[in-house]
Amino acid sequence: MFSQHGSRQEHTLQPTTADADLARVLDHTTASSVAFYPTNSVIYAQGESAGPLYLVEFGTVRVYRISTDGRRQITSFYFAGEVFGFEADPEHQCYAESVDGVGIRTLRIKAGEQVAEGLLRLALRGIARIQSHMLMLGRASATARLAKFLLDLMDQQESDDGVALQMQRADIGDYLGMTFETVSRVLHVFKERGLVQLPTADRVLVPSRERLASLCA
Amino acid sequence: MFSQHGSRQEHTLQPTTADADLARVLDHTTASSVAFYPTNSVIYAQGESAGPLYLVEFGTVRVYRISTDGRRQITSFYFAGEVFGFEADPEHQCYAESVDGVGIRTLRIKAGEQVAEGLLRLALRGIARIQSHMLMLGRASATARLAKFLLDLMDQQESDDGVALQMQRADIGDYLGMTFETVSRVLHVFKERGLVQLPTADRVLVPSRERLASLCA
DNA sequence: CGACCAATTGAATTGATTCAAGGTCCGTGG
DNA sequence: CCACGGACCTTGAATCAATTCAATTGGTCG
Repeated sequence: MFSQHGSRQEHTLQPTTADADLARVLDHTTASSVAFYPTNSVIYAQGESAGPLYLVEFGTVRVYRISTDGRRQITSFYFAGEVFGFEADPEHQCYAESVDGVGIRTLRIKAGEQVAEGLLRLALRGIARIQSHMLMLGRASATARLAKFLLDLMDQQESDDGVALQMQRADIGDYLGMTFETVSRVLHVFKERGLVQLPTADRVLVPSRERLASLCA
Repeated sequence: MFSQHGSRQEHTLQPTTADADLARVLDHTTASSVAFYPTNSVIYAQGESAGPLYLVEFGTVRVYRISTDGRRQITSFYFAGEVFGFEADPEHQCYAESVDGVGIRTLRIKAGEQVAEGLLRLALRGIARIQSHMLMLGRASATARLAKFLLDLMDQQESDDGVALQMQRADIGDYLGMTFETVSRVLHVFKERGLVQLPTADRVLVPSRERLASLCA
């Protein structure tokens, strides 16, 4: 259906899901035209001055930080219809890059204060998501993390039989706090147990959502 | 200076640090009088309806989630002058409890929209903090995590020679994503290496901030 | 075909956990 | 005043999950 690293130039103007908060924010911001970022290009870097927000039109974005010892922690992936780029400081604390071909609109705030409540709600959603992720990073086993990741992707892609992995193993590892070898091994175990099929490296078929979900404990 | 689990009834009306965003929020909210929560009491529970924000007047608060398998992840500690209780959903997703004796004001939003921008900024600060924490949970060793934790506490307490650990080992462990035994062991290693002294279990003296900081890599 | 990058698989190692046993501190009651 | 109990902390030994390092396979593209 989708080429693995293909650049999908087409896009829709409206986000994938109806969203009151997003709509409100769009009403009070000036949206740029869609800029295209090829695979692995930088959207913004740590230290750059922050300002506009970013709306994903299509594709996948990874936002990450680098620790002092050079390790990368991906804090979140963003997909079509999602907004990222919230910053507490005048400078970006994170890097944002395209995972595959990505289309982005920048949103610049026009009016006064009426946007803030919408923005606040969008930001709060981000917090909730990050907190869930933190819960996993702190405690869950590699098995549980990967199972949860696949289930989240199924929700995001609104699929009940499998997911497309736009990102490579190293990205998944850096998101879940494990090495890419471990990602590979755990996927292998899932396959052996009949929990998933891997027709290609970037496609995961999930015969039973429930059985996979039972590993998240 | 402070009794370990003592209940400090006195409080100041102004937060510990001058803070424009907080001041702005206070201007547009109705603050309750200070409620006192003894050690280990519940401030709010997961599933309760969210609404007001909470301003810590004195003491230490832990906010945590419980994973499906019963493990606890403390997402953040909050100290005097800090605001917590931001929620994306109408229901609390987290538990909030007092670590020691805590004084709390609830803040209810009065006016229309002008608060939102201040709230937004406070919330964004929360995001930044949580993201840093996530960076640690994903990758850092137990040694690095604990060193960072102690340094953060030194900043928070504005001390350059040590910290008071209001929370017990299990709390620290659940915050840093390790067992309380590991917390204890790593502290022991720090002591052996002369990085810290432990006159009592709840007091850590740090002779050289720099040497401790060198472990955070 | 050959080069390159991603993914897989294997073997040894390590860091942290688990389970278990002591030790310390503190408040309570004899 | 001291003995007792309970909560918290420390320490030890065995285990285990995940990493590291290394080799191999698979896929893609010029």
